[in-house]
Amino acid sequence: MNKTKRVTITDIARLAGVSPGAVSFALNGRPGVSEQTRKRILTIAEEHQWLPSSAARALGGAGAGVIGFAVNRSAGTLGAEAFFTDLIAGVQSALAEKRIAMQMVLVSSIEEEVATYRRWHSANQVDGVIVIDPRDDDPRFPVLRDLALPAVVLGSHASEEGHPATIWLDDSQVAHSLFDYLGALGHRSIAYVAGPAEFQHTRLRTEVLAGLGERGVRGEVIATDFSPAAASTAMRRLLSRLERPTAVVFDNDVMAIAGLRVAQEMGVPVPKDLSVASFDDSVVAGLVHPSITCITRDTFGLGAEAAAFLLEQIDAPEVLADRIGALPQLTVRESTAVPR
Amino acid sequence: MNKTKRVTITDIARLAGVSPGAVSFALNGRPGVSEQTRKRILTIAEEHQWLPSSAARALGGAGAGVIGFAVNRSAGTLGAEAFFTDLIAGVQSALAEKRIAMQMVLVSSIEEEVATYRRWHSANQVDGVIVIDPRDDDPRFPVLRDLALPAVVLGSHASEEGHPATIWLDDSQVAHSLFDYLGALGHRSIAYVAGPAEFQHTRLRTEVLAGLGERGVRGEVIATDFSPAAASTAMRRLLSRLERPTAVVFDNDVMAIAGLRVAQEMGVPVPKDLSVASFDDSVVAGLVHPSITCITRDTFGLGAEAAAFLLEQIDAPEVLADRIGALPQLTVRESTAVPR
DNA sequence: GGATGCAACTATAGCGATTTAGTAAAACGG
DNA sequence: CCGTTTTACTAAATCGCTATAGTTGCATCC
Repeated sequence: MNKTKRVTITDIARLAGVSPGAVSFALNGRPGVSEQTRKRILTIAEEHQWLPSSAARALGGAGAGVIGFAVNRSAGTLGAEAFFTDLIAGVQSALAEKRIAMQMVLVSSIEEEVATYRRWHSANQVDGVIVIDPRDDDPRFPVLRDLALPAVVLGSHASEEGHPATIWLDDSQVAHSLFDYLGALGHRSIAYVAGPAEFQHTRLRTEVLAGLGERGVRGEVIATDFSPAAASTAMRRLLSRLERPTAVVFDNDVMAIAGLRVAQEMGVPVPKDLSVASFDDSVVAGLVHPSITCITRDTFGLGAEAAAFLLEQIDAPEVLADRIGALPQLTVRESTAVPR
Repeated sequence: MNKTKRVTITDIARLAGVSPGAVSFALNGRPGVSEQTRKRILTIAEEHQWLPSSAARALGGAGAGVIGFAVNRSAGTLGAEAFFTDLIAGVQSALAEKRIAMQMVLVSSIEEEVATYRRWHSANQVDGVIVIDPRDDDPRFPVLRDLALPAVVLGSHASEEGHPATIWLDDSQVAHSLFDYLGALGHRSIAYVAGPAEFQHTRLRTEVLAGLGERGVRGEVIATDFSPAAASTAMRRLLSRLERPTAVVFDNDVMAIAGLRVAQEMGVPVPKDLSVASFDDSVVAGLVHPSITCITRDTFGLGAEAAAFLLEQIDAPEVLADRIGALPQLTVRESTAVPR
């Protein structure tokens, strides 16, 4: 593929009859050229559709104008979770007006994720990164600090000392608002069909459910891989028992919909004999019949907030103070009711 | 944010006691250094975690190692369509092993999209782009050709002369497989709740439906903005008439689910009194009750194919021949049946 | 044994921007 | 009116890497 010659600052300089340095001054609005010359240069640059080479700028030490997002999920599960699309859309909305792009890669392990950060840093390819799914003793944080790569973490945990700026998602509060609601309705046996146990939010939610024990609520956790198939299996097992739970809570909406279908197939009326709820909302959760009671989080807003926070963080000399993300709301719909 | 000093090729050269040029030869596997020296240099580079600066490489004329995807959708609707997430996931799967990143931006008009391509080209920021939603007399194609920016188009139209390489999605065949199926079941009055009329696939599907007229099928098209609310409204209107259609086809799965709910609310049994189908599949479409008959496209595979094709195109000296995307399949589920 | 060739390097220019140091001319001040 | 400051520039170095033109030392060959 033969490349068209690009218009460079030298071309503009030649056309304007000045030195490249003068053109740089003019284009970046800094002193060193007369107003008259500046206008002339700007006009010529405009006419020839000059645009700066981000490669050259990056080489010179300037920012790349790109933020990075390394997602540690299999390509298959990415599509299943509405969370990502919403988050990305939100990030984009905050970046679009600033002419900043988002670069995204899928990684298959946390080691690969760390390697990606190193590569991005060495190449000066991104100015900062968004990190999700924080863990205890997260190996990514020391690396990010060593690289001095600005980062914003989204997670259900306050950032510890030396960790990047974090937007804290108060997952225990979230868990309370849903489990307490079910408890208040009168449910005394609640099953929680969760994701993998290593996720912080899974652990937090599990703790909250266990905490309801003292109020006479029997909680039960089933770990899955987030797939609808695993949710169906779990639901089928739960409903085949003599002692059925009266409420089942799923970690996300797709799993809840899968669970709902199993209940219908097995002739268990929802919400009459069984309440169903989800920790994740989506458009579809409100459209199925019965519509599903969910924790509604403004994921789009969260993405926008994260991106804005990251841009601040990139400009700031120090690690900024943590923030608290907008508190998710409980959206009560048709799938939950007082147990029989 | 103070930056850590990066390890450069010069550092490695100093440590190995050779010139930077020799290091470059060694690292890129080209002749000019002895095997012994090459090994020594590679070891040192490894030890010091040297990684090439893509900015410097790009400046030197090499590729950026990034492909671009400008999406002309509002941030809000991005999340609603599973298509994008699946496509992006597929693209990523094809890029990941090649260490190539995808850069994505949202644009709000085709002009802005063109401007983005110009910017990307001037900055040598991306090596190629994926283009979706082709139009007649598409203004993007001449620009891409002028810039000699490699591109792959995904669309329901053969590429015309001078257009970028295209993966052709045979939408009229797709439309046939669904509408013909409904016709064969015995439906004689079919409503098609479509997206905006300017999309080529909307037009093609509309034409196919109209073509069924000669076989005694009365078709009807309702244009919407792809939103579930619009789908609900359309469905409510259709079912309030004296002469109801016996089948309603939606452009995507979320709309179909919204329509399904309206039918249930209005007491119209699906599929007994009304068949419902969708031109877009998703996990959820198979999980709702009744599950929805859909055209199932391997969007993930399409994304992977598009990315692979684009990489080929980037390496190729000329515009490659068009390809035909994998043919979507009709997935018959519970929501369609013989009309009463 | 001197010309030739080859291997294994080094030196250097260049990519496109920024940035600092340097310079000439104009403006200013006492 | 001469010294100083300011203005408006130019020249040159720099970023990290690649590529091309040299430059050695050593083996080869008639």
